[in-house]
Amino acid sequence: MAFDVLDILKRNNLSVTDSRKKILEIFQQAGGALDHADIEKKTGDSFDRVTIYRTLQTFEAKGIIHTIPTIDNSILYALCKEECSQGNHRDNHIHFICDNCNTTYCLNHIPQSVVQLPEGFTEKRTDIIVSGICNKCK
Amino acid sequence: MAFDVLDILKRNNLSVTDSRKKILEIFQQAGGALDHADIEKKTGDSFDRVTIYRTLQTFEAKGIIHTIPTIDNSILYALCKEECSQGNHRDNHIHFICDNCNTTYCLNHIPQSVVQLPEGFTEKRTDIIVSGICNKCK
DNA sequence: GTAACTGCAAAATATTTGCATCCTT
DNA sequence: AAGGATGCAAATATTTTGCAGTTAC
Repeated sequence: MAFDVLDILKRNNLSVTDSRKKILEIFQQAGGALDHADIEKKTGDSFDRVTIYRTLQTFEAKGIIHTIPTIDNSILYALCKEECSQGNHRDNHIHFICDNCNTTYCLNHIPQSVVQLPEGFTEKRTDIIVSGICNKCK
Repeated sequence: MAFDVLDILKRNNLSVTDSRKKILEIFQQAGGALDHADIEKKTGDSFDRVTIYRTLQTFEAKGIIHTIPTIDNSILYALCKEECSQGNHRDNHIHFICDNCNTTYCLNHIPQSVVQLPEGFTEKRTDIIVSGICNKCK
């Protein structure tokens, strides 16, 4: 666990700091997606709010985490899988958000070219967000 | 045009006010999706910022417009098609956002159950957001 | 006339920026 | 030692709420 975290930071040429370690651990434990407020709660008040903003920005720029579109105002972040190496993102994940417990699941099931676009449109990225009830809440 | 707008308001038991008429017209002209800031720009400063917030909330509650999830922080709204009558929403639209001109298109092409969910997960709503280059910018 | 809508002011919340200090390498 | 990261303060942006005055029906 701890090893993984250090590994991620080193692989991305980021210096190893408490906040970065902690936030990565939180993502690993959560498994799913988190927003800024989730992370703030889980860190207690160990870190400044601003540090969390900046850490998330850094991670996203490095391709360590990615954003998930949501229907409400929040920005969700989730750890990228190994395949999405920096600059070569293929974020065509499917995300499932439970209407009851609000957990976000990353489903690894990636459909092949679901969408038939009209003439002249070029696809670069596709996000699929499914909401409903998850297997724990049913 | 003007008729349509009045019709929509009356059908939803909403009183006809300047701001509601204007905002509906803006959506009809735009064709695509708009966020709060877009609408504020297009209304000039005819209306208070708060009125726009409340009007959009009202329209969404009535099912006149719907929200579109976006990758960045913005909330996009778009006019619903006739099929989405109130309370009976089937918002499984596909939306295309052009990385260049930033226009959002509602594609009417609705795929049939694209997603194979794991056991125990129930789908209620599915949003598909495709980004890339639109036919005008290519 | 009454209920609903709007505008204004202000509160609450969210995000960004500048700068001095501290930590990682 | 040097560059980058953090914390604090403050600026900016976004959204919500309360209330008085106005408008639609």
